[in-house]
Amino acid sequence: MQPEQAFGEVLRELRLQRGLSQEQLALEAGLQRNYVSLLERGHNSASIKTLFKLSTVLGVSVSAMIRSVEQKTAASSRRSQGI
Amino acid sequence: MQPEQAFGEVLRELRLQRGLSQEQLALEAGLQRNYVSLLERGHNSASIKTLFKLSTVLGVSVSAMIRSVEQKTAASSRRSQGI
DNA sequence: ATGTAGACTCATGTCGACA
DNA sequence: ATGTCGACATGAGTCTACA
Repeated sequence: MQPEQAFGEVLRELRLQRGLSQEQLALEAGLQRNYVSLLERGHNSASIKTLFKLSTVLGVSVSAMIRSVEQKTAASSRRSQGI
Repeated sequence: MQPEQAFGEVLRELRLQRGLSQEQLALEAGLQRNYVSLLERGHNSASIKTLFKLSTVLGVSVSAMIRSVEQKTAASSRRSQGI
């Protein structure tokens, strides 16, 4: 799995866990609503600045978000290699 | 301290610890040499894709790099507040 | 509430060259 | 080996609108 796809999944999971809509998340993070949509579907790869904005609203550290992303990509990598 | 400045410091520290030149790091990461220079001096804020490229060459996880960045920014924040 | 589209601005990132 | 410059291409992110 590509990192931007994994990041999108992590972002959506965290957002739903907090009961936020894309609109609410975007508003509080100072981003566009449709841009959050792009990120969640892995169509755009966020910059480090955007990561910090989103993580603040989601109440989680950027490193924790990235750790989840790494776990997803690593798991997918193992799966593709049949391990 | 701004996150991009903190990231630049972390990047330079990791690179020097491994005895790499900016040229070698850039070549192995598939980036431009002068762009690594910009990142280390905090003039540009890397995207998540670039983070993954660099961390692979440096042999460290992205989340570990970001954790160092967070520690630097948090330490500087405490310092500016006199805590 | 979400996905998609176009048009747009500006930052990211490339490339070649020079101190 | 690094910093800097200019020109350039691409991608991030905005804004408005429609399904």
